[in-house]
Amino acid sequence: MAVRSTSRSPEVPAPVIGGAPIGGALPALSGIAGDNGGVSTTSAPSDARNPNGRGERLASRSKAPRMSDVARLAGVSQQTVSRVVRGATNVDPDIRRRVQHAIEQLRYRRNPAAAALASNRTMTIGVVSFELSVLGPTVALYGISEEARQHGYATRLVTLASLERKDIRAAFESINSDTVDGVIVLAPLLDAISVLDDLDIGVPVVTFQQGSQPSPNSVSVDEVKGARMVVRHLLDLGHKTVWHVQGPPGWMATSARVQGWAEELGAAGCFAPTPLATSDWSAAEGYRVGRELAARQDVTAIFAANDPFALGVIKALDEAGRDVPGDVSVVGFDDVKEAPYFRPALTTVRLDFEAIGHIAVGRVLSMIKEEAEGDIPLLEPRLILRDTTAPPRS
Amino acid sequence: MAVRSTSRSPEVPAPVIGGAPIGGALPALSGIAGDNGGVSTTSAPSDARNPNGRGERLASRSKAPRMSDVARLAGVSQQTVSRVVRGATNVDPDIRRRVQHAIEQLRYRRNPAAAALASNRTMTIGVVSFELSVLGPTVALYGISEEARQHGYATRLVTLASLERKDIRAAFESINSDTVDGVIVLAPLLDAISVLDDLDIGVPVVTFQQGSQPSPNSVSVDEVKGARMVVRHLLDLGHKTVWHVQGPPGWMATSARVQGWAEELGAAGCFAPTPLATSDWSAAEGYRVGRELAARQDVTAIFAANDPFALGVIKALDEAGRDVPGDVSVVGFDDVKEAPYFRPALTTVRLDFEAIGHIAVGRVLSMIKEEAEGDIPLLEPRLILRDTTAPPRS
DNA sequence: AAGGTCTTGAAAAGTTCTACCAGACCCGAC
DNA sequence: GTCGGGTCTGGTAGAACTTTTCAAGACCTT
Repeated sequence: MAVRSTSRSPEVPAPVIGGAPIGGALPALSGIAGDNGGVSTTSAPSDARNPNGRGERLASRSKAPRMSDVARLAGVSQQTVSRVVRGATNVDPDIRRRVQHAIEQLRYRRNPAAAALASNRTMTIGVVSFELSVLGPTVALYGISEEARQHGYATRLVTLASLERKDIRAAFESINSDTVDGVIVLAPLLDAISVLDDLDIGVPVVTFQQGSQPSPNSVSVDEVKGARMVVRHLLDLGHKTVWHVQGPPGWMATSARVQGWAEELGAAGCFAPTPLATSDWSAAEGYRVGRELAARQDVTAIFAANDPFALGVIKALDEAGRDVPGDVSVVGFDDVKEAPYFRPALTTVRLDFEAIGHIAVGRVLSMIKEEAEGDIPLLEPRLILRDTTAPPRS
Repeated sequence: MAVRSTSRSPEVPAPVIGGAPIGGALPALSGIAGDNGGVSTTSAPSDARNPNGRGERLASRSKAPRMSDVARLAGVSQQTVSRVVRGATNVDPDIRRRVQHAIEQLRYRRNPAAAALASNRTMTIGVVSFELSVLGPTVALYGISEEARQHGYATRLVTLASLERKDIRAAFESINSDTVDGVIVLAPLLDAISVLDDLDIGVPVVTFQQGSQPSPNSVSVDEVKGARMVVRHLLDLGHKTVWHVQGPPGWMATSARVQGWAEELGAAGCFAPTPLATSDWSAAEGYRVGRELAARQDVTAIFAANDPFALGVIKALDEAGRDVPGDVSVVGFDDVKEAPYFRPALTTVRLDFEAIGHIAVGRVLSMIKEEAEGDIPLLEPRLILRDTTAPPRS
């Protein structure tokens, strides 16, 4: 929280409590009030406020005070109120205070639709996310929301119902128009990213990608490296090779992790067994392929493409009577919060998804301001050593 | 900001690719076009369209066509275009088609800010959520987003940074204004709900609550019942009593689950040991208190207030050499997706959070339409029996 | 022919921001 | 001491784009 330009909107610090309504202190007030046909800004709102519980809602909406009401009460022009509200600097401190007081009295709040219309800025950032059941995007979403709010931006969420091209397109369409000032895409899927290419979104777009090269408008994690670290670790322990449970097709994370795994294995001159395919990121899939792996006695090290996989794999191994890490070492990816409490505690790779959200927002904002910048550096994954890995039984 | 003034009239985007401008098919067109000073909708713009990749973005924003452009091209009034766009029924099919054609040609899209200003409706639903690390709210959020979109509504997300009253208030403030047509509060916390009471949000509000009574504007799960089911199950197995690892203070889920646990224990005339307190919903906390429980030989059945707790508890038990479910039975709550793959597979209570999202949206929408309705029925939890419970060793 | 219904259009309303202008004030210079 | 120029503050006018309201015209039915 902390920062925030103090200048921003209504919630400016504490304004002068107590004291007579500023009216008396304002020589100009009466004159100006007349100018607008005495629509009585003073009492009307406060009286009509509580007719009954029901009507309340409607009432408060239709008769909301507007800038000119505030201006009249404060004895200034509507334009000056606008300046105060927007946090412009060139307003006399005294006048500013007077206006703020009036704003409070009237319980005035800016009408964002009108502001957006006039300024052509919506002060909101759109987020397109695929599902929310996967750890990464969810945490990143939280990071985005918080960061955006700190900069005075709202967050507009669109979830992708499916991976069919037309649905993806529809999702983007729904955010396309003038509803947002910038977009962050939390859908690290090949299809989603490619749809993006032939779509003309009229505002800055930042994507979240996994395993891609650094670029000015995508924040990505060096997952290839993460995967290599996993394999390296396992090889260092003495395993002859590492089996891989790969993620479902279409996800960038899947290919990045496969790539890193294959690269490191190749660099070490090891045989690379065919990765086991899955259809989603669930523990159920991990369990399914885990049973196949458990049946093979030559499997001593497994790199699961995410933590739930690892959980399922370990369960399958356990049921087959194979000890982890005694007989087989297992490593996950993501470092879910529960990983330390798996039995054994899971060795895995940590990615800072919340940071991804922060960074993405930062970049979108600077793109909006048209500040020049370079590539966003890749985020470094960290290998977290816990108890699911050990040297192979010799 | 760059362009603007130039954006005035002549700027209708690229229409008509190949084929004659539909002018020929429109008897009225020429007359009307003249009426506007022959601003030539046809060619001029297409030239100015692709100056270079950079300008594109800005250009597309400032020179967006508006309804009157469409109207002119289609040879109808702007008002008629509005009707077509809004899907009003009373438009001649022929005219509607003509307008739609024009819309496509110009790539027209409605300006939501202007629409919101004029109609006083924003077509968006606000969601106030506390964190996103807890399973329930996250899944519910997804349900909300999908359901809302299906009804043509967007979702605006505000996350609660902390539980301090002022932060909670700030979050609501930020959504208060005229930015949304309705609000769903996914913060099943005593404080959040109470702040709500003395806040005047000008639109319908639906809350997600746990363990509360049915009401017209809150969708809640009968967690008291869920907790009772857990205890009943454990008692039926022959346990003398059930220990409870309760959630962190302030959460409705915490009190509801405690209440159900105490009620059922009381009804059965059992001694109710003091629940073990926690400070958050993490597995780490479950592990911490789990160690205390593991040290007591008289503990044979544990009801953990959520699944991560259960995971931590089981780990602590395991480390203490106590078998689950042989020595101690453990039941969780929530049924996270991974629960079946815990070892042993976790017996727990399932809540349908996604449904909660759907229901909440449905209710908000009907409140917006001011349709009368009764209480939202409580959602029923389901006890999912798996492998962490067994009769006590006798 | 009168009365209705349906379709279409013209004008006003909704609230804020931007651009531009005018006056006040301050400074040094004449 | 007063004048010119620059700076700062506040004001006026108009633009941003759609929806709503009301009225008029077309066409059909009784």
